[in-house]
Amino acid sequence: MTELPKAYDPSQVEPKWYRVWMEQGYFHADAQTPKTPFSIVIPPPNITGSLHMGHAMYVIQDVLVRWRRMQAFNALWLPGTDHAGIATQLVVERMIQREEGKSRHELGREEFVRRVWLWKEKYGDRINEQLRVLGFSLDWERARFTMDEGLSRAVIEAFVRLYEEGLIYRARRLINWCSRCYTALSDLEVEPVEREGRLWHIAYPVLDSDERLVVATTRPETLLGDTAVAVHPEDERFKHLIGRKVLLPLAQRPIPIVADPILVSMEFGTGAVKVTPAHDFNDFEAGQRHGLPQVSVIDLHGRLNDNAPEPFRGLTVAEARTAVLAALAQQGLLVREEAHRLSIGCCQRCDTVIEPTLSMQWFVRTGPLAGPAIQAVEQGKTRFVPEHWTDDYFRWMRNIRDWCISRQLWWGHRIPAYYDPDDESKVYVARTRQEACRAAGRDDLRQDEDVLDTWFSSALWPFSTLGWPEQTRDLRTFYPTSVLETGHDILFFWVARMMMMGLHFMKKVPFRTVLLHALVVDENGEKMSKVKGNVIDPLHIVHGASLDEILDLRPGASAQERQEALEKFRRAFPSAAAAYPNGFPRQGADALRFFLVVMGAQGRNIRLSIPRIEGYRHFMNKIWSAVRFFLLHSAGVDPDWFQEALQEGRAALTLADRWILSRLQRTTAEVDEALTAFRISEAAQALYRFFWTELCDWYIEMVKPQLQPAAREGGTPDQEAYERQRAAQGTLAHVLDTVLRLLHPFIPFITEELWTRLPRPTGSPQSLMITMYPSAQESLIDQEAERRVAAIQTAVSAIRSLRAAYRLTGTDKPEGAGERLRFVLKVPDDAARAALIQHHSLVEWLARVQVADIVADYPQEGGVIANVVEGQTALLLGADRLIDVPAERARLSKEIARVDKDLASLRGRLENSDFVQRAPAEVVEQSRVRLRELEQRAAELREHLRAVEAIGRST
RNA sequence: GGGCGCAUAGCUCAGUGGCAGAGCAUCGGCCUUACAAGCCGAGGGUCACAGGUUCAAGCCCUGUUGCGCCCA
Repeated sequence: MTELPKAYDPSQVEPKWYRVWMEQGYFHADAQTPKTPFSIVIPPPNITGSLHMGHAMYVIQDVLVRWRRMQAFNALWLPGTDHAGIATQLVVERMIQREEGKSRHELGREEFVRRVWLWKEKYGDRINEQLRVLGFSLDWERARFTMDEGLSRAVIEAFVRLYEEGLIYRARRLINWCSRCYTALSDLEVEPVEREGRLWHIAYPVLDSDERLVVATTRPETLLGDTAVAVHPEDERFKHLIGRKVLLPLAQRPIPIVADPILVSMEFGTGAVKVTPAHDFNDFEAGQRHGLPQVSVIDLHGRLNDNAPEPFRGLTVAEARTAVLAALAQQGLLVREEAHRLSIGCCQRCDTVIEPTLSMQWFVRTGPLAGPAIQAVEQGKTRFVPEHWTDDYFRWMRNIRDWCISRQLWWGHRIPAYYDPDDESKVYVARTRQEACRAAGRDDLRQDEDVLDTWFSSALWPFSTLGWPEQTRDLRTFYPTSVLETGHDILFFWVARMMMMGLHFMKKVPFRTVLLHALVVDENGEKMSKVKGNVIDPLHIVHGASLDEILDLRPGASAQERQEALEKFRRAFPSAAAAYPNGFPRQGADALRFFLVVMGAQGRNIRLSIPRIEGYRHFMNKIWSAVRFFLLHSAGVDPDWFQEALQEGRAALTLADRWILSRLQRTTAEVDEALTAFRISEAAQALYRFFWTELCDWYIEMVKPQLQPAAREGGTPDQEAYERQRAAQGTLAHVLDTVLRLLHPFIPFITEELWTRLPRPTGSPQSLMITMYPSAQESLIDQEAERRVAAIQTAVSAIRSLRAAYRLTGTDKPEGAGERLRFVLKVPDDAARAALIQHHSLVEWLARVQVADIVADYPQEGGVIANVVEGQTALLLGADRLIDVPAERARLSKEIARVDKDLASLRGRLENSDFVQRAPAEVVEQSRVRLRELEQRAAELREHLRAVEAIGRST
């Protein structure tokens, strides 16, 4: 057995093991085994994406999959990527522009799409390689891509079926239009942004009257497309005008004054609203109510069209606003202008202001699909964790609007609709062109130019990836999937739509549990975004990174750009920037994983804290070092013997051994319970606590003497010491084996590396990954051992605390020159005293003292200065050791005050007859016990205080 | 405007009506034969504010303030 290096170095461990796991095929799930399936489909990352913290959160999926796989489930975690229509098209477009100076239009559609595929072949797998760095146990043999052949077939199949069922239709509707991306967007892709705007009051002359009706608007340029002015029917100011007409300024068109209680709020602005059905969603609906015409004045490029009066044609929206306001002012129709905060819809992808525009698009009729999706959750067939997302889901589903699915892009699934070239209203939706032509009876049909929203294919993901529309074995085995784990930011975009499509096409929910994790945000709690410059690349944390790498400057960035990036970084991550002025150190994948899992407590954003990740790197090192300690003391260990002896109760277990085995069972049970309930961070925290505090700080310290090679007396082996050594070695080997298995789903790399170095029972597997996940053994829970060790811990802590308080150092060498400190322990509780007497050598070892005596009451004489802990007293013999009488007096006085305060409130409670009568008996009893303890403690403290004062007087 | 969430130690966060906790940071002491990326010890709290329910409230209810998110 080779000795472990002193410190853990993840770079020597992580890549190696991922390769081994892949080569051994451990990630691959077999659809044919009789084992119970457990399946998760990955939220497919965009092919343009590079790893961000959202992807790193997939660690939660990995924990679940590795855990279930070790529990002998047939665990499948299915990977894949998304073609990401707009994002990918933009990336490739920009690349071609940069490299060849050509636009996509110059290349032509066919060539451009070919180029995107080339780009995908070259770069599309980068994100997957990055996922491997984090150790994710994905079944790569099943990896899918939303544009691959099978998934494309699924998309066409779904579209055609929905069309045939009347659930997809084509219509001229008001849609969200991004003039820069030059495409329609769904409601979800529009992000409301708060901005400082203005509210202009504009006078519309009333026809055949001297009156002017003043409207208030934030968008004066759309006035040219107004087809009415609306007022509230109850508004006394305007009642007399309803039914009359105004002359639309600039356009010089008469338009009606209508009464509309929905559109108009009497309190807002002037109480009169211009109505522009072709450029505003609320106005569109009002237009429908009043049968108003729709006059579109802005074209798809964001410029005013020929419906606008001559002088404004061809102007951009911004230019038109200026021009319109100037013209109104000139005519004296601009009444006033005030500041007004408003929220503007912007393109999620490029920030361009979205223009609601009338356009012919394809829509999914969502109403009939939403019904079953709501019911399934109501009936508990799918449940959300944390539960409160259920309400958001219902709210959205119940108010769902039809989904605009056509996109004016070249990269994506082309809509399988074909038009009669002579009559566009004749449309043939079919699986193939041939089929459409057959239906049309001619072969010169023109296919729809548009592609489908990327989320349309994503909505089919849980079953299209398993082979649908074919009824494959995978589909039968793994659908419905067990868990869908993702960020709550795509609850509507993706989760809700998968629910609708899954139920519609498969007649079963796509997943049983939806687990929604928190977002990873910066130190100020702000969402990470490129614009804010507060994005941290997870790989920079895993591998370490220079400051320039962290700042992510584009090649050839100027000094000023660097400075700006640096300032953004410092603002977003003040503590990280201060701690690591020259870049991040290597933390390793396991440390990052553990951080994300622990911090991913439900319902709260995760503030990325690199110092905290470093804390978990220290934990990795602690694990490393503990195993190293064991290996240094493992000579002659025999796991086969120990396992057998343990099961048969033959191992000569000491108190320490029995205690740690008992604690291990409790931890195992806690982990199991937490994971089952998806409280994953609790499981991780339980393991952290167990490993560091119980295993390292107490158990290993307790058994160090036990692990020394068996002493010999008079030349003969000390058989008892030998047995104890074997027991400690066996126990430690067993506990490490078990805890490494428990930890493996969380931190797969280091656990695998260490586990394979442990001596193992014969016939154990080659890899930790394929061992069984531990379950608690009731028979090893030992309450008596736990009580005894608790008594020892209390005594040891009391002694250590007292020693530290009086700087009683330098005499604690195991075999030092000086005499050891001698204590008398006063322990009134019989059971605890008996335990301490029996195990006094443990106390002496752990506290590095000599215990002269353990008594029930004070000895009659002796310098008496002590530390009092609950009913126990650690006595220091030899008052001359006490250096600082005033300090001790102060300490004791403070302690007495604290106890008195607790006593007062406790007495008050017990004197309250309501409490005694109404509180549960055990709570009352508990309080009485506690009162007695405190009274005793107070008395002892006072006694000590008198003793201290006596010393003070005598010296 | 509507809805939801959060507010606990300097920082990041647990705490599911019954004795306010952890990690990090701070301070003091230790290179104790696994780990100084460590060990031992200590200090640090008006549980945002104001009411209410209860024998008992960090926890339940109402309101206020501040922050964040979602929907319009």
